[in-house]
Amino acid sequence: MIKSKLLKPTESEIEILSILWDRKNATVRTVHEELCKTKDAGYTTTLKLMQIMFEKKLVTRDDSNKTHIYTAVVTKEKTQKQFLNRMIDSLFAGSSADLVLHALGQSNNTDAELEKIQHLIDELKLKK
Amino acid sequence: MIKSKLLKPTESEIEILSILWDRKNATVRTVHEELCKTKDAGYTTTLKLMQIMFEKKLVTRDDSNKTHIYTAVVTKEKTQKQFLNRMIDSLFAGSSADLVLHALGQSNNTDAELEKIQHLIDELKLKK
DNA sequence: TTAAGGTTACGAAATTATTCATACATTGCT
DNA sequence: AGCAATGTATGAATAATTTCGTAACCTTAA
Repeated sequence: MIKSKLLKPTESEIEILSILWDRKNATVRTVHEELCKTKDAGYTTTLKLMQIMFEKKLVTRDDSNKTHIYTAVVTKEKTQKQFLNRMIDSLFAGSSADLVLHALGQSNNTDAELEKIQHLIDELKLKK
Repeated sequence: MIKSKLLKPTESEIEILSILWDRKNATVRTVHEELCKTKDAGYTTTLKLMQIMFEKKLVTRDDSNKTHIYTAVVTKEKTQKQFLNRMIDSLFAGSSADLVLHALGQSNNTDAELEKIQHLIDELKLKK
């Protein structure tokens, strides 16, 4: 198996990926318009970013038509995992439990969410 | 209350902060020797980084002696919180519960840790 | 045919982060 | 005094990220 270099998307790239994950695929204009709701940037800035992401193989694109259609290559799950691990290593001394405690402590979750977490914990305990 | 610009430490800066958090305070040399266990860099590189962190007010230093002694200004807790929130926003659509589920799912925690998490969940439930 | 509008490609500037060479100051030792 | 060791300060090179101006290309409507 070929070890592909693990490339970490930048902040801006994550913003774009999030949009692609939501929509399955999208044109530069669509992404750009979505982005502009929260930050302002020129159209060619978004275009350039997406072109770079294409070079890095973070996304693919269908260029059979003039207007290219982009799709994320990296999955949301894999990216979440990657960043979670990075964060656990660098800020929580390798203890994911510690991260969980912090995340739970400062946030307001619904009962349903808490239940769900509790179920998962029960499952994990059984596995021991 | 004056709103201080929220500055995000970079990766390298976090490595240094971690060392300072552990030891309360340290000289550049101490930090550098600790850093070198995991990466290699020149002494002046570490020095420069810590000087920049001083300018950014991420750390203070006692320069009453020739060898300056550095101390972290930002707390570990605040920084953890800051990065957790950033991550929840950008990658977990604002749902901290979702992040917790992912973090729990992929890691191996001890029973003791799982217990601790469960206790916290119980407390949170009571508050409702 | 020409003009307008939307698109990609390309190059370069601006910004931020990282790395390090060098110079200079202080201290301690011989 | 002179030298080595250990510090800090500073400026500059490099790299990575973000931003955007400009040109070229199509398509469509007048």
